Amino acid sequence: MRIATWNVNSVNARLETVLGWFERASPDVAVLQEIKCVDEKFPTEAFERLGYNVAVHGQKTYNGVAMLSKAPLEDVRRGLPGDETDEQARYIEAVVSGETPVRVVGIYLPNGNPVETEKFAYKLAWMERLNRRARELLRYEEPLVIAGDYNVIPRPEDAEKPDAWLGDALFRPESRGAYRALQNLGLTDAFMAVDGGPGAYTFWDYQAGAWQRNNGIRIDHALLSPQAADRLVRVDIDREQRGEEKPSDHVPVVVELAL
DNA sequence: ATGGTAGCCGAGCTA
Repeated sequence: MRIATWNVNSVNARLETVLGWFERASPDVAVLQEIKCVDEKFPTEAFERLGYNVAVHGQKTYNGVAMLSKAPLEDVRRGLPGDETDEQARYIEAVVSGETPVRVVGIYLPNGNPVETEKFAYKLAWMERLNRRARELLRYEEPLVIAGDYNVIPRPEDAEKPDAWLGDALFRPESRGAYRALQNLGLTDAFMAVDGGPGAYTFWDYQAGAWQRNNGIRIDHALLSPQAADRLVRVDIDREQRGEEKPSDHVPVVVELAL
């Protein structure tokens, strides 16, 4: 089973590009971030034509996440528990049915900049809520994949110019510590388990020729429960996608599990 | 240090 995560930066502005990738890569499951539309504007039929079941947690203009799966989705949950006042659409969870069911969570973790504002506090609070939810889900002792745009650069090796990110919410010790705390629960960073080398970037800014200079960062991750990590086969970062016409600033990351 | 780009939506925010 191949599970993809991709921050598409508006699913409708990039629909042909996104559909083209799905036709070629044909992941069994995918989580999308920054769809930037409400549920009614999500191109559900286009994905259904490719054989996917669709679950959306949309929002006008900003954020928005979705899950696509060839197998039926059960127990779909929208929104990260722990704060009823939080109206940002950044979390979707479902069980992918099959011989071995897999619980998949798609997240769009808050960026958190500028750090001197309430945005950074929101990011850290969100990560604490995610930690709490992960603890609950790990109790099932089943295959679990939490994939998405984490907006965290885990190590200096995950940035072409780490010095440029000092002080940034994506690289602050608090953010990296919270990401490490998730791993300390028993979750495995899929990329670190199969590769872990430097320079495996998933995001290049649109500005200042970041792609041309390979000024990238690794911020799109998949964390696996022990039952999923035991079945991990490979991780593919589809770097070529960044060089396509009208690309997202993120590229797809695909995790393959022997299931 | 600044400005550089993209999307949404039609000015300014978010990233």
